[in-house]
Amino acid sequence: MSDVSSIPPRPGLPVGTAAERRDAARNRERLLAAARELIADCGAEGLTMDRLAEHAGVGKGTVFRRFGSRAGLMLTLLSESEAVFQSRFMFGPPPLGPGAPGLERLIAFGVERISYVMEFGDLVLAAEHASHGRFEAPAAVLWHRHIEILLREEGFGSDPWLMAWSLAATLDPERLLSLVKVHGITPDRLAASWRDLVTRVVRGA
Amino acid sequence: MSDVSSIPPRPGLPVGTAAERRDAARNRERLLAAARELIADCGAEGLTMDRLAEHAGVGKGTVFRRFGSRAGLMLTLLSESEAVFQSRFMFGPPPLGPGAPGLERLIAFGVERISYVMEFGDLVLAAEHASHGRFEAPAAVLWHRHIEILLREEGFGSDPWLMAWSLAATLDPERLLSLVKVHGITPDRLAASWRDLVTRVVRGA
DNA sequence: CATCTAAACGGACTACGGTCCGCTTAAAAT
DNA sequence: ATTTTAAGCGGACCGTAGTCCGTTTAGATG
Repeated sequence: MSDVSSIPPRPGLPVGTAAERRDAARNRERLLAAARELIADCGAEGLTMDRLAEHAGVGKGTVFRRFGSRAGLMLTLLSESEAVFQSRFMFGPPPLGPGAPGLERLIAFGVERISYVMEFGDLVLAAEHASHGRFEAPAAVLWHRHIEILLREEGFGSDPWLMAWSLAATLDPERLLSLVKVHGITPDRLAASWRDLVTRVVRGA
Repeated sequence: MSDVSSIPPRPGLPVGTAAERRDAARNRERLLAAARELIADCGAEGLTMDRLAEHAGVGKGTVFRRFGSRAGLMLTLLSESEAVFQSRFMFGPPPLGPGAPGLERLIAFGVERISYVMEFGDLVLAAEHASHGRFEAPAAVLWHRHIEILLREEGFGSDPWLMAWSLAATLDPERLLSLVKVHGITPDRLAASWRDLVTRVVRGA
């Protein structure tokens, strides 16, 4: 009978899964290291699953066994910074975290999200691409819910759930990146427009 | 010396291009017919370029010579209904066309767009997918401009161009289809939320 | 230590979008 | 009618994501 409490924690993996074998853990580390290296060298678009497998010295099947898909790999690479972002708007200091009025939190949320996309843009894009249910990803669901709650807090009456979706659409990474990279819009201007949008939506009650 | 005026019109092709050879025209018709047939049978996702080539009895290279890419093919298939939609909101009767106040036209535009996506959803999706500059497609540019003009007409002062992008984001086909197909939202509810959104944005001056 | 088994592994294989290039042919010019 | 030439054509070929299945091995059991 094995002692469950002796199983070492494996950050990033769902709880309740059987313990990871040594070789599996080693290969996961190898793969993540190789992936970060390749992205640093060739950018996120330059990372192919074949190259990753070769670079990490494992078979291709192993890559897919670990991460399920390319999008899954990108998600894993992002998970740390995502977690930081999430904890900041859920538990951090105002105006992003609790303590400030809903409208200010909404504004801060959009501004932070824009910064986040500017920093990890291509990775986020790669994580969303090919993932058919991109709107059902746990992180996306969390944002929608967050926005919805803030809307309700501000007394938004009519269909706050759907309005949260509309507002989230404005923060879509692909759109933001297109605006910045193709049209040369500055992040500041994006932030100003977001502030304007949410203010009108909330005040227009 | 050839008489330019004797060249027969080729709907859907850019003007200023050299006349199409007979065999090319014949193959284009074959391909479009085969494409519509395949889509009717297997849905838009079931249409692959290889199958299309085989089904139409032409080589694969011919398919790509005609349409450039899968997205280009889908765009061609949509072009007729797109043109109808465009002419309706640009030249048609109010409230969609000119003659009604800007806000009413905005509301009508969103409602019509939602209907359009409900009707041609998967085709629109296939036309956007894999096309890297989906926001720079001629049709998309036209909508943005249309929304922007209506905003200005309503006296929207601060950055109407960017606000038009935000509003257009709400009407993104992928999002709309996900809401309807995954979350079971009715088109009516989408339309109501759109009305609410644009009203708040315009009135909130 | 020997045995056993389920997890992990690897790389050949498929499906797909897209490119390339040598051959064919419509149709213009003579 | 013959010649000429550029548009059109076909399908082999490439890179990529993702699957399959026979083989290997970590690590638990006795």
